[in-house]
Amino acid sequence: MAEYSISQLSKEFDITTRTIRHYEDLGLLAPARRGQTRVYSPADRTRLRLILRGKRLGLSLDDSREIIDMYEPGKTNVDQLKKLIDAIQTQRIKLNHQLDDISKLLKDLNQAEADCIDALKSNGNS
Amino acid sequence: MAEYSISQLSKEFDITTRTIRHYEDLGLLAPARRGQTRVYSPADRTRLRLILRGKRLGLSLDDSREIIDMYEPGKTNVDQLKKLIDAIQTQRIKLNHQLDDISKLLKDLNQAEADCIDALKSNGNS
DNA sequence: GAAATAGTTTACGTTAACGTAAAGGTTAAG
DNA sequence: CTTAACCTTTACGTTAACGTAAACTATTTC
Repeated sequence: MAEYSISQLSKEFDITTRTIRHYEDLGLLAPARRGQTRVYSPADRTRLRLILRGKRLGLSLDDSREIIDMYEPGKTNVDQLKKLIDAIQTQRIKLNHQLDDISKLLKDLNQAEADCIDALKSNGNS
Repeated sequence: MAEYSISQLSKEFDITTRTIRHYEDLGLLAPARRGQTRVYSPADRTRLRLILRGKRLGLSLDDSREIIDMYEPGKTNVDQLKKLIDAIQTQRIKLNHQLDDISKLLKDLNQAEADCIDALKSNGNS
């Protein structure tokens, strides 16, 4: 099975078909057509997965498109390649920043939880 | 110096004063007032930093407010504390998921970069 | 062959997170 | 005393990311 319908994908990823079409409107997807009907390849499905991953990380759809396009360097131009490497570096820095943010947030949550548990114990002993 | 003006904070965090007031409108900040003028304490400043961290992680302002409120459990109620611990657990799961997403994205970026460099070398030898 | 199911396009509506402008109050310098 | 640099509130505007509805087509099922 190397094909997916729009509703199959919408169910698999728990999004609406409208959302998938919206991504196409913005140029993030370009499925084949059988007549009028959209036909998604495994590659299309992968792109969709990447888009949703970007979303979870707080990227805009435009950001995601840029990043995803990095994976397919049909760019023969040397300047473009250098620009791409730059962009990759920028993203890497941002992601590392995010890693830092997350670890701090996790620490905070641990502390908050500990405080809660303490409060519960005191309450239990009152 | 245990006090900040709105413009000081806006410069420090590179956001507009409108943004800071907006956060107050949504109930994420509640600075003191000297007359009409807002006066921010170090605690207010910390809250602001947390809000911005949440933003970088893709949280909505509502989400951030919930999380930040977790840090100040003036909640004496046992049920509330249990709900809080639950909420903390939920956030932790989400964050771990994000960690996973990020590490995957970083891998992808590394691969993309390697491909770029390869392409550059081939180009150089052509 | 009527109804249900899945697909399509077009287009206006909605929410979040501010931007931007208007109209005004208050201290500090020249 | 007025110009500049702050601050304030009120309120309409904007962008992203879809939601929602209308109107239509094609296919399968009873």
